[in-house]
Amino acid sequence: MLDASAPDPCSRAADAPSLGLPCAAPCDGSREAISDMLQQLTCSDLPLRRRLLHAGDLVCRSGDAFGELHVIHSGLFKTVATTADGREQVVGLHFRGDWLGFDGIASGRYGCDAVALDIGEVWSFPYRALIAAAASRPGLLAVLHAAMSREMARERESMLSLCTLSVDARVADFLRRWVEALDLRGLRTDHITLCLSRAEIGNFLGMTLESVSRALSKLARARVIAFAQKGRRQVSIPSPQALGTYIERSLSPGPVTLQ
Amino acid sequence: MLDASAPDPCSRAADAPSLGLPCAAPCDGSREAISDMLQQLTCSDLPLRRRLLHAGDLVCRSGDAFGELHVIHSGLFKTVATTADGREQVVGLHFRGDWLGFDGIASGRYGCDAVALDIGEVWSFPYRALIAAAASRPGLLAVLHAAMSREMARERESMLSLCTLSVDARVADFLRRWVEALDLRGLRTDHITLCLSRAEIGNFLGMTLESVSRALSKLARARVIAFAQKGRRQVSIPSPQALGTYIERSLSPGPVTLQ
DNA sequence: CGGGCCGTTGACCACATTCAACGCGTGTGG
DNA sequence: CCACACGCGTTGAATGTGGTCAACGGCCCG
Repeated sequence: MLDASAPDPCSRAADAPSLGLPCAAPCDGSREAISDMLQQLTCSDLPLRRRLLHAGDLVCRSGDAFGELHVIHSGLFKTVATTADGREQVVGLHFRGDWLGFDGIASGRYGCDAVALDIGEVWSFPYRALIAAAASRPGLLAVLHAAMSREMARERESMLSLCTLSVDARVADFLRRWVEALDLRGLRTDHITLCLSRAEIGNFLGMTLESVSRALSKLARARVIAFAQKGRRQVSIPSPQALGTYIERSLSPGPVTLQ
Repeated sequence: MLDASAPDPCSRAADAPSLGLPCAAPCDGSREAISDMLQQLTCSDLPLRRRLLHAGDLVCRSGDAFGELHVIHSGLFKTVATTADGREQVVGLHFRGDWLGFDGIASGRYGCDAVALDIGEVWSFPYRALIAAAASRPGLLAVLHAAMSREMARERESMLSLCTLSVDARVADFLRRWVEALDLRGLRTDHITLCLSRAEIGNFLGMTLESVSRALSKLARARVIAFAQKGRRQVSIPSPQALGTYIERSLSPGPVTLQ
């Protein structure tokens, strides 16, 4: 973590031992890696646009001309895809350190809305400037690619959840992934503030809001989660791994889960 | 398409007008773009490993150390993710021009199996070599990023399908996307050779094999598709856009679809 | 010929959606 | 101040979509 020999944080990623795997510690998505990345982005000569956003504000809009990539500095964001026939779908949740806008690279237009779910800050960089800077700073490219790679892995996790789990397990898995995201960032994992409505969660998980509500109630009855006395969006998670065992139990048809 | 002024195909991407959008024609995924890309990759000094694969052969295995990215030169491939608790899930289908292995960049290990569904050829490149080459050849990076971007967009399409469509519509959408992939590559769109079993299709679409079978039968009854006289894996698609209207009709609760 | 794999179809059932009612907190206007 | 409406979450009962189980037919291969 500490790297006393490198007074200038900008040079860290470039200094990283460039052997073996192309992307080791500096882009594993951990808290330190994220801080490093953000550090690296500030003290560069990159044209940076900082924005403070409030719940409901858009980072970028589906269909708009692509030009910038956006990094989340703080806050929580959702990405929403819309089809020509009017279907709308929350396709991702994004935390500090995640990038938004990758889907615009190929087509030249952003593929979905990115919406703040809370107060948050994003930094936006012209894609062309990033690429240009990456030529002289290999660490930058590594960071970008790792972010894209992780995004793909997470989308696949969503697909797995959608395809193989029952509604109850899907909600549990949703919480598990959220906790995982918090853990990765060095945040508390015993408590989640759901800043989405039941309808949004249901949309994301491919189920109705009623099913989300019922699943959460069932999880609370099973003591896997607990609601704060006031506000049903404050969820405490006594044991993160209890979520995992709950999911596994719901897979096996074994001894019927009591109620 | 024709570019008489550039006798050396290797220089094309680098020559591409580097203004406006960073990635215009050369990475839109069209037949010409794919040919260009493959051309560009052959005549470079990149260490290239060509492989001919047969149905069932693995391009890369989940958990193996990441080192190479793979481009599909011909054939059809599926990617299969597996969880710790034993769930297995087809998470993507991949055609000529698609890349495999992006999910390994961040973690240093491939995230899923990539399996040939048919005879096919893949070219594998060391990731580090690609990155190194990209420094002197900006077109290469554009191609890579566009491929990643497209991959993400396609995964989101899958999620939309999974979350918002009924089983019948999901199967129709599956065929629609397949046809779209063929169309993009300049191939015939009036006929598909499903080289997956019903079970594999069902797994990919989050439903049982029986549901796939029923849905295909229903589509055939509705004259949206037709089976070849021999072999229920040969599907003819008289009108690709009929698939779209079928999907839309199944969305509106409107006039009940006659059986 | 027998066995295995694959695909189809039917009957039954369960899980999840739909529809509905209700409670709660909050903001607004009389 | 209370009344009221509104959004959000919860819960129950009815319905239906899709899963489960089973039987059957075609095909390939030993």
